[in-house]
Amino acid sequence: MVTLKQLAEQLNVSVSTVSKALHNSEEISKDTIQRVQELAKHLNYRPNRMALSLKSNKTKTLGVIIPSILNHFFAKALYAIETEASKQGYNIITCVSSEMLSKEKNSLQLLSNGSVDGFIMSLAEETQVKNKTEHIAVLLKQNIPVVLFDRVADDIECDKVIIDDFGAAYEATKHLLDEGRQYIVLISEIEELSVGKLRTNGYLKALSEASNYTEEPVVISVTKDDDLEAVIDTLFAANKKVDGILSIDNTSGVVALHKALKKGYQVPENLSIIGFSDDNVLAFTDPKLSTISQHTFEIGQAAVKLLIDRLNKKSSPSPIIKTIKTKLILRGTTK
Amino acid sequence: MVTLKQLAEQLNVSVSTVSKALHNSEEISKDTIQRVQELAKHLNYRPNRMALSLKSNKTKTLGVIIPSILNHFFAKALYAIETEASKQGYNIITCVSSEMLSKEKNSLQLLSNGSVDGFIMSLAEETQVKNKTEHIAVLLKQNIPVVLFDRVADDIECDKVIIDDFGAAYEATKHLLDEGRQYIVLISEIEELSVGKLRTNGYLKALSEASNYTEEPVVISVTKDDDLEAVIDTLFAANKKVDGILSIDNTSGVVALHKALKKGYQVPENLSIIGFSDDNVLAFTDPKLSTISQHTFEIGQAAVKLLIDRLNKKSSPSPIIKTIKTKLILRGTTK
DNA sequence: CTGAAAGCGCTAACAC
DNA sequence: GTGTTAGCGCTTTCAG
Repeated sequence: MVTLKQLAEQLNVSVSTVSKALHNSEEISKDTIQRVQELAKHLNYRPNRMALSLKSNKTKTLGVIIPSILNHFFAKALYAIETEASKQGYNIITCVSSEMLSKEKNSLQLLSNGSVDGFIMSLAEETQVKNKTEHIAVLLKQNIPVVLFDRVADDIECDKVIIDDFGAAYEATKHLLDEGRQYIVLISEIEELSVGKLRTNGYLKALSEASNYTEEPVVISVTKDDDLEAVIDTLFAANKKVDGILSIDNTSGVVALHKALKKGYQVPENLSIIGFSDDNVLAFTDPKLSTISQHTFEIGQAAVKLLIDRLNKKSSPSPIIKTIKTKLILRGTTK
Repeated sequence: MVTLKQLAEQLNVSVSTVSKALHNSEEISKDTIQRVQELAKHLNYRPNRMALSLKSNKTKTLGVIIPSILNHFFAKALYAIETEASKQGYNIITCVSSEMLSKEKNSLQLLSNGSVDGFIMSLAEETQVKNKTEHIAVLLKQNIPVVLFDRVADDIECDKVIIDDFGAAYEATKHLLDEGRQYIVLISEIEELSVGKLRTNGYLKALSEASNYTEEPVVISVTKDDDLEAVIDTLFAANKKVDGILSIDNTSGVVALHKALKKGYQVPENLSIIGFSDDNVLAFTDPKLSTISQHTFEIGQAAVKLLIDRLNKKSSPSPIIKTIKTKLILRGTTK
């Protein structure tokens, strides 16, 4: 890499002159500025990022820690984060926790040595289940800002981006009730997560408020050890009368739809299905799955904005919680 | 952040003593080493990454530039890259080119200022179509190593990780022929890409070698402007006799399957379908889609290994081209 | 208008 | 066994 020193030597001026000239300083003569800038351009000079960071104590880099990339929600969030960060002149260093607390801790530890200016993260499942958040509190105590999104922890005082999980599930369930459904089942692969519990509560609330709904709520929680397809087969076998399905994760809705069609259910005539996800490749179903859209791009974008505002001290001192609106998108699997 | 200087002051020793003590130098007394290390631990001292990088001229960070994250292939490759890099003590800075040459150039430009030690990338579609590779040649000339994967350019002399695209499509087509299929159609959303062309050639070769195959090859190229579903509708309408479909991208196979089932085709009895992709969420079809697996994880992993070997000067001077084996996985949509 | 010098945090050759 | 010094590449104050 070309350095200031090399430019200075070639031009027979001092390093500081070169530096100033490159910044179009008033102190430097037009002539010198031009000579310096020409040579710099010619040699493709680029200021060394590490030197700048060391001097300024800023890296212009954000650490992003997500539980998984293969999950479409996080992939899209990551895309949004990268896009917005890049727009604002920041790079992102991405780490994947694979839903493990240890990896999450480790990544945080490794990056909190001046590698990044702050963090954007969504908690690993294990972190949420065990409710361990000390590793994040430590960062905040060191004044390293953190923005949590989607999978947040209540007892951490930092900026957060969430959706109204409770309200979204409530609204979707309401819709199924309004269709006149009498046997509405909830399927969840994420009961362990904060967002899963909130969504389930929204479903339960809506049912409890429905005066002419007689069935008991049915919550089918699918764990990692379960075979989703088998569980859904059982569901249809055990609940012949099911006429509404609310899937609160982003894959089980599609599987339920396939299974239902295979079993001869008329969708949406005799069975409505609503999934929970941003529009994605899974939308390649026929009929198209109705879903609650999370506006994932906005979530990622908002997280970056909050973090950068925080870095620039533009935020109020108290934590900001930003709620991104969801939208019930009725496609082909609802009436 | 705690610095060496602060430790030194608290212990009334010099900065270099502290530095040496932390590295367990022979020169330093056991006693001092212990005192230093205890305080360091107590204050959670972490050596400043920027300072280390500036000194060593190494960042322990890899730049990763991919065309998209929403494409499952690249998401999985990114996952593999992150996993392997992390295992080897490297971070990754990820940039998304969104299939645009300008963004690809820009990311390279922005990161080649000492931010990363080398690059792993897969070319943007625009880059491949226009066959512009000067921006990569520039890096190599500066001795910044680059590893290309999947979407490579022949005229760039660097390490590469590819699959045998031609052979994979050839083998899949052979399989359809062996099933006795007489009207095999190829669907491609990626005809503009190097890998797409290679796969198509594999299909054409297999057909041309089949002595008792009488139909002309049918290559259906779907561009971004086309509506995939409409194209497939047309396909079935125009080619009633179709009894084999080879999809060489990673989504059209699923759509074709859905459409075929909807139209009443018996799959796999009267129609076989083979997709091209790693196993993924799209496998949630019924029957399950048979695919050519690309072993995406291995691809990402190999790319990291090549790059790190190159950085450690462990590679031979000449470029290494690593070909990852594919595997035809027969599931439910083939006999 | 230009240059010298200090310092960001760290390492390492070289004193003492 | 410990300390001094120089230097990685850069910015910035202060001298000239």
